[in-house]
Amino acid sequence: MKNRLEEIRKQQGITQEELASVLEVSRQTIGSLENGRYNPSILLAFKIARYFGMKIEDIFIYEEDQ
Amino acid sequence: MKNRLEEIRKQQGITQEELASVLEVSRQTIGSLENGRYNPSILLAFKIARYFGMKIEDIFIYEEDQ
DNA sequence: CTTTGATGGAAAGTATGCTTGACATTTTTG
DNA sequence: CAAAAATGTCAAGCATACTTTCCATCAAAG
Repeated sequence: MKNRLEEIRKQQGITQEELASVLEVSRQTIGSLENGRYNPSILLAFKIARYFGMKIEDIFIYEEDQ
Repeated sequence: MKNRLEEIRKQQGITQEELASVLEVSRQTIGSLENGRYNPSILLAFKIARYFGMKIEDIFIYEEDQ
């Protein structure tokens, strides 16, 4: 799975720390998502999408197979 | 989080076991999702949505707070 | 050059998603 | 009704999401 999180966050002009704080997760979680170290839970994906006023599919890009 | 998995699966006329097999997860996983014992990973949510030709948001309903 | 703010990333621990296996209960079918 | 199919659910174990703590790097600013 890829995502456009860093791109979208920077468009909004906010830092990883600010986004983390709004979403009530740690800064490392945001950094790890942006750098592809792991995928978000579906709850966090919903929170992120809702915060940016987008659909999950607009931010997270599912790629076939594993 | 709520979901319409059981409803949508039955509309298609397939069993939990058949759906599980197509999605390459266990039957217990499908049963647990339908009965709300836990939420799917985002990868499984994408697989489910793609299988039914729907968006994640059409199947899984996010509810505020925890 | 030194400080400060933003980011990258490792390590260890907790929470949760998912598996296999087993058995009980409900629903369907002959 | 009796057998078979579908579903509910528990337990133990593994994988992964996320946390806290800590340290390093880099850019901007004083």
